[in-house]
Amino acid sequence: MVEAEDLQSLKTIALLGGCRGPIWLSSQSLGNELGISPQTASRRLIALERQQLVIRSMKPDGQYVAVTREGEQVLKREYADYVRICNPERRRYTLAGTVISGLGEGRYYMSIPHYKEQFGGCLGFEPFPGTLNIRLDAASIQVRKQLDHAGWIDVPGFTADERTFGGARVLPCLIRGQKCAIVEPSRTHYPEDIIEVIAGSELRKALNLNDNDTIEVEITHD
Amino acid sequence: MVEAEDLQSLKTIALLGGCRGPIWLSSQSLGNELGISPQTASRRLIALERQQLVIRSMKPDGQYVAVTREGEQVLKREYADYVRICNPERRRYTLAGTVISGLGEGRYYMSIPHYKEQFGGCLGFEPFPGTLNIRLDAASIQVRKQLDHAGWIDVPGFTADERTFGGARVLPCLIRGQKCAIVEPSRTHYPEDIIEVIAGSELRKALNLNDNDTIEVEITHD
DNA sequence: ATTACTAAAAGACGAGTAA
DNA sequence: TTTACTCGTCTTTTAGTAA
Repeated sequence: MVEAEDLQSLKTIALLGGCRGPIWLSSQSLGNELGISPQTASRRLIALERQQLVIRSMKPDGQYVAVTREGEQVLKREYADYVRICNPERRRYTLAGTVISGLGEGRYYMSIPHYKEQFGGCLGFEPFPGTLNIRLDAASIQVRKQLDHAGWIDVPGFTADERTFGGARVLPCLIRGQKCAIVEPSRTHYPEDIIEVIAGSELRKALNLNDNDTIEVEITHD
Repeated sequence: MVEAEDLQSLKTIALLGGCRGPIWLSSQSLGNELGISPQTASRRLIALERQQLVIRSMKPDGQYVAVTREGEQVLKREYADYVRICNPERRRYTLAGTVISGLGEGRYYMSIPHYKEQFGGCLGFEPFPGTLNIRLDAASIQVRKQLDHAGWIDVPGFTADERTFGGARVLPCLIRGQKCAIVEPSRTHYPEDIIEVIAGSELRKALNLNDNDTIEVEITHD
């Protein structure tokens, strides 16, 4: 757990742009931002570095400070808390887009027994070996970003046959009343305008979907 | 400025539901949440009450604590900071909806010289005396919520002829290339699915718009 | 100008206690 | 059980100093 004061300092550094790259920062300037003495600011920076929440490179006229990956995660967690506090009335979200052809990766992964089991266990249906790929419209891309801190279920990765299989996360949803779930690999960065959906049956056939058909995905949570 | 530790306590109370109504909370339970002694937790609660960030009502078996309006504002400000940190790549937002008839209030307000002047000054065009009302679709309502912490310009209220005119805020945007702005009264609560847009000319005529026409509003900022 | 140390002052912490 | 006080201890802060 990060202390309240360290969090305050980290947030200030992030607001100054410390997440995007190293920023010039003296103990004095940080002290002014926080209303504390430069000595204390200096100690705060040392403490943040010890916890590996920032990295520093010293220069004669100050230091350059950047927020680390871990520091960003701390901030993201904090952000998620405030989202919960400030947006409690999030009921129904709707993502709209068009059906597109995937690359067949989804089918490959969903054919691996371990994944199938894991997904089945937390979703309540045995996933059909294949995914429905949807290209989101502009507005839905924004909605999807909001959903980043929603009720995703984590599915850990595993190792088998000397290969490592990455983790993923799933978000239960509905398409035309059909129970399904959005799947997203944990590690790799996915294009923000595309989602992959799994279900208990082949959605394309069950709902008579073809490429370029428009479609709505409903997410309810909290 | 609220101290880091007080903010931490306030946030914890809010996460426990303190924004929605009074919650039962003992010094012990708050202490457990925060990893501090009940004595310190008690002192924190007293401090929060002194700053009027929470109100307490004592009971023999504990106390009921609720976050005040001021406390909520502190949390909202914090939330806005984290939005700035975590969503820096907000480029283009699109709100989609249908044109509807307003109640003519917009026309009334935009006919008041003081407002006309104020809006004109910060927007770069002299507003046509009338507003275009748009009913947003479901996805756009969510996008609009994200825009809550975007580049709004505040227009203060004023008093004239023994009447008080409330403040408003405007957000510059584009409709089919036309420079315009979303207007929102500061005080009153506006329905979340409707926006009012002002422009330098009468948008209905300039863009040949009729009721129920679908329309997109683009917002670019940061 | 910086950073970061030391040492004195200030303040916070938690055990004990009373109500 | 509570809250909230006092008080001894310990931590944090800041002034002063050196590099």
